[in-house]
Amino acid sequence: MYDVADRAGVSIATVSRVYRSPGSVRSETRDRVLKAARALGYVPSGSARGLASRSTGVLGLCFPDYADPDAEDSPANGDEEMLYSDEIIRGMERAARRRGYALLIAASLAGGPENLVAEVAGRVDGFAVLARTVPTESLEVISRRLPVVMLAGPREIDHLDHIEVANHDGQRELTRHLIGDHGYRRLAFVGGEAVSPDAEARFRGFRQACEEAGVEVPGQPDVRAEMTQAEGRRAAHALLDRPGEPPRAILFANDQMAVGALHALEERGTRVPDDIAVTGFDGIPLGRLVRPALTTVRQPMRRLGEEAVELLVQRLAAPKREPVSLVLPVTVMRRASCGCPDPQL
Amino acid sequence: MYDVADRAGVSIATVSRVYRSPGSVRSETRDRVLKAARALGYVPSGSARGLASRSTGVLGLCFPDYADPDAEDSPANGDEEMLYSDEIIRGMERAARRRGYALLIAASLAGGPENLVAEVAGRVDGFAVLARTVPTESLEVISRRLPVVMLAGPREIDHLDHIEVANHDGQRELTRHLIGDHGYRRLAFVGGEAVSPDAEARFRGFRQACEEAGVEVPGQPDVRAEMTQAEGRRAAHALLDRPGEPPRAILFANDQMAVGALHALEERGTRVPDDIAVTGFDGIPLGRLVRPALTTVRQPMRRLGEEAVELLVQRLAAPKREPVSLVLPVTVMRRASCGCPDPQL
DNA sequence: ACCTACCATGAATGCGCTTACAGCGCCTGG
DNA sequence: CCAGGCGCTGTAAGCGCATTCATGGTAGGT
Repeated sequence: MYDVADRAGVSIATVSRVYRSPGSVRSETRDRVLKAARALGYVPSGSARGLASRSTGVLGLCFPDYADPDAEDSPANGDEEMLYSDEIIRGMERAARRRGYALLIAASLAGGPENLVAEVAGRVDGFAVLARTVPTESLEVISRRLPVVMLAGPREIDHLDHIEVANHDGQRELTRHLIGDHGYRRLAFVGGEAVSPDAEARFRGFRQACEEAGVEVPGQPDVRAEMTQAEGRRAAHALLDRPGEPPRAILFANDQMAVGALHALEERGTRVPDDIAVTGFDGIPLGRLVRPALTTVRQPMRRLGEEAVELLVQRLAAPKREPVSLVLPVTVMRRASCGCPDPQL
Repeated sequence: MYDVADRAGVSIATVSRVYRSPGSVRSETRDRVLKAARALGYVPSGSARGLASRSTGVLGLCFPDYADPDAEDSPANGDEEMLYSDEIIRGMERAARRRGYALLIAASLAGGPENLVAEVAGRVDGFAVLARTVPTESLEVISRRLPVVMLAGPREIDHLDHIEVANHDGQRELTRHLIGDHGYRRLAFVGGEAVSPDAEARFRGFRQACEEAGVEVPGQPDVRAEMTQAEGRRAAHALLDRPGEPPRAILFANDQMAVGALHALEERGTRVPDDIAVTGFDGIPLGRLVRPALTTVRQPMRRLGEEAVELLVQRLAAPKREPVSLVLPVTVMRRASCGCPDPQL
């Protein structure tokens, strides 16, 4: 900057103004500065600017690592892994750009999440955290210095902004569809581990729909599992091995389990949806690939990212506004696995 | 930091050392500092650190915007848009984290790409650029101050590190498969616009395979099109409306066109692969969703991102090493559209 | 012709940190 | 017993920029 100022015959203050508030510099002077900058290959230092202006122009996103960082880049595991983070990243990037911010992303490494978040926090004006990525205490401390918004999952710290999706309502609507439109009444629900607030909310939605329809309501999920494909498969077998009449439909707390169950049912020669209907929750791309295509509840992850940016921007503008908690609507995707006609591609 | 130093009864230099080189501080002192930091909710400033240390610990990625930022978040257009950028981002993030860097991403806005790259450049230690995202002249200037690696596409500036995929070899191998394994000899190639170096390289690979097999070699692609679905569909119709015997197989320079062609052929009642085989290039997820599933050449986009980070890290370590140009291997994905048995999910 | 208001610019300060460099106390070998 | 070395810490000088305040010049008002 000093060199540019020299070459243009102005002071560094003027060079700064050319970039910060072009309008306040005479156009002739401005052109001279710009020309000098180009000639010298001047690239303004973000660090210096950040230090002097006390703001970085960057928003951040911390998310759990979606996969083993040392995993092979095998052709096979391409889309399956396209999990939420990618969509959230996309949504945030887009919204951030619209707002004039860049986006800094960092997955939490198994090694030291504490460091991770400190690294990010020091470089951004505010950031979003996917649930359970960062220890609550770290967040507690950091959120005293800059805006943080929690994404999905429970609102661990109540003075933070928070966005979640309509787990309860989505599962209720899906259940209503199974009962009301398909006439299924022997329903089984496969939940997640009891500590997962999302899975619990979904179960409550399921219960409510059952109650409303006068269908027998279980106090607990029929099975609890770890929300992976393998566990879903196991859960399906367990459910069908139980004595008595098998369920007419199995609702899984997420898509991964439902896909596993599809495999299990195929192994047993049980037809889906003719013998048993299967549904999931999330709307992962894999759900469209499997046959029958998986009926599920789609979470608007991209929008989640966009709303996160909006919340951050708003809080930056009004730091002591009341904390906000948004609930984003979800969409029931009726596909073949519940008995609906498969919409051909 | 001053407050932390005060509270711990040390100088700010010692506080700094606690974070930069913990080993050089007596452990008792270190604990005192850490305790004070925690009590005060100290979050080190990335800007200040960056300014003082002349390095940011951040790598960047500039890519073209994959979609209209104002597009609806409709459930339908979910996976189709899962383009390269997401996979590259994923690869870079993972590799960067392994190397101790964070990742800053920014899509080029139609508005001002020039600004964009300057914004990014000032905040990072080095960055990767997807081909044709940034005007060459801007890159020229910026690459004088910090490492830049060009991703995919031609090597526009020859003193930059550069990574591309094996367009030529991949298309050659795919063509050999069609000729050698399936016995097709009437082949048509639908290329991109002449300015696309990727598409041209693919065409050359096609030609070479034809020559080697003694199959008639066209000097130019049978059709040139814009590499979109709509154009692919148009191209397929055009090809089949030509007088004379229709081709036994059509090779498209990318998946998008091939998918469009699949629709066109369905419209005409032409069976794929029985009447005509179809192939693409890229390995987009949509290619697995369509029926018949699209035989194609898969680009290792995630690895592209990882290699980009490695190159940046290496150049940071050895700024005046010779520029490197990597060619990543691709994988032929044999699916149903060429006549191979469809691997069931 | 003089004062005020305003515009364009320069001088100077400090943002929060890293990093020589220097200093202090202590230990070692000669 | 002293020179030299080592381990730990403090001092101080910036890093490259934004920004406040002061300054000179110019136009408008009276």
